[in-house]
Amino acid sequence: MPPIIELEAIRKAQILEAALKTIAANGCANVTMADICRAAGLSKGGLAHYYKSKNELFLAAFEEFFKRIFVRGKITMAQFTDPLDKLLSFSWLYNADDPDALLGYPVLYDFMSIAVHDREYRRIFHDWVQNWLVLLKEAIHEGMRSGRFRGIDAEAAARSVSAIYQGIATRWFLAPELHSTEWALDALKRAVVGLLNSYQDQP
Amino acid sequence: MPPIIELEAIRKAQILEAALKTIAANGCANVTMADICRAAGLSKGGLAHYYKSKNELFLAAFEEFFKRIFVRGKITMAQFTDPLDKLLSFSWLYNADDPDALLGYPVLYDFMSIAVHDREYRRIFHDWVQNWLVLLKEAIHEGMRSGRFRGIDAEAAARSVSAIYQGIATRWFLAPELHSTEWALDALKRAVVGLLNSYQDQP
DNA sequence: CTGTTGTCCGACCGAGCGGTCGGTTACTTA
DNA sequence: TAAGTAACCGACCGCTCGGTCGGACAACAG
Repeated sequence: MPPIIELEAIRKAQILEAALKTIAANGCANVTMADICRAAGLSKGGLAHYYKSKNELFLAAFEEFFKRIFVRGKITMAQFTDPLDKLLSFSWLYNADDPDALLGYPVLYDFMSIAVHDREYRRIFHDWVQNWLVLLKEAIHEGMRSGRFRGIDAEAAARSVSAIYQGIATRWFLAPELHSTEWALDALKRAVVGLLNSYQDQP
Repeated sequence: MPPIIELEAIRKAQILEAALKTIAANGCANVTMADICRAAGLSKGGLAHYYKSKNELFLAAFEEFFKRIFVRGKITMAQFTDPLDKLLSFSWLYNADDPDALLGYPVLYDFMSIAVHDREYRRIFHDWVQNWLVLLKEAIHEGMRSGRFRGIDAEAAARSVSAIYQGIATRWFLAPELHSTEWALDALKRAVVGLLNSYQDQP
């Protein structure tokens, strides 16, 4: 019997945290089980007690990661009342000091490159995107109910807004010499507002 | 002395082609030298004669890839005369039957995930993006000279257009069940036009 | 003909990694 | 106290893969 009843949950959280940190720092391809063991303060056998294989551990780590980022975005979004502000509330994505963003980018790109060739990873990505879309769609619908927006195809617009976020993020993160934070924030606003106007002008 | 004077160029092209195909099919992490040798029709030693290490080969392959895609985009863009059409001329990116696109996405995502942790890879990405920006900027300037556009910050707008392309592409490719080609093309047009209008309305 | 050089082969080596397994400790239960 | 079990350790095994190396072969030079 475990001395602490939630020991398993604690250990697993420890391990996942260590895995994400190590992946973010070195990239999936360069991460070994030994690295994660060291970061988690466990031995090989100790880790194997909780996760049978590297693949199982990585899947769990990525699931944890996506959950964490989504919760973060949801909470931040909820702090705004104006629907447009909600749609623009992800500016923390372009904040180089934000620990979630800092950890997030390396992990996300690693994940995507695996997802290209792995059906299960792609499913996770799909579900994640869908969650974002629901959130954004709600904000758009809210805006239409209140009269703030009109005539917008919420489904399509949500997809677009989400995609624009990711596009700007990619450039901002991978080519920072060419893409300042100021540009990212300004570009996002212009693109999103322009997109919404486009729907309102010609649905 | 070589029997054919350009043998080296021929072999290198053969090898790079094989490498890109193999990477696109399996992903960098799962590609072995033996795989590439097989695809290129060469032995291990034969390949080593032209590329000393895996890293050197991969770098050359990615450089070749970026050059190829850029040339493709440039040529396609040149087929249009209207500046807005030029900015929207990358619709082949969202064509599931286009061989360049089909090969390109897996390679690009693999590349980016490496670039996150590798300075030289990031430099290549940086240069590539910069090439696109020059192209897009030219089209915008052209539009302003001809009166088609007015008051646009060409530098910033080019960055944004390029980023929007990539964002939509990511979703279209990695979550196709949620993002149809029709959506991608429509979203692109709305976002780009909306963005340009934003600059013209409030520079 | 002989030596040289470019091209290519494939057997081999050594490092590194994921996963296993016998063993140990500490706690619980009977 | 004895037995059982969860938690954990780390040495070890087997395999894969990148890189090496001696050699084969052809074309040319002298």
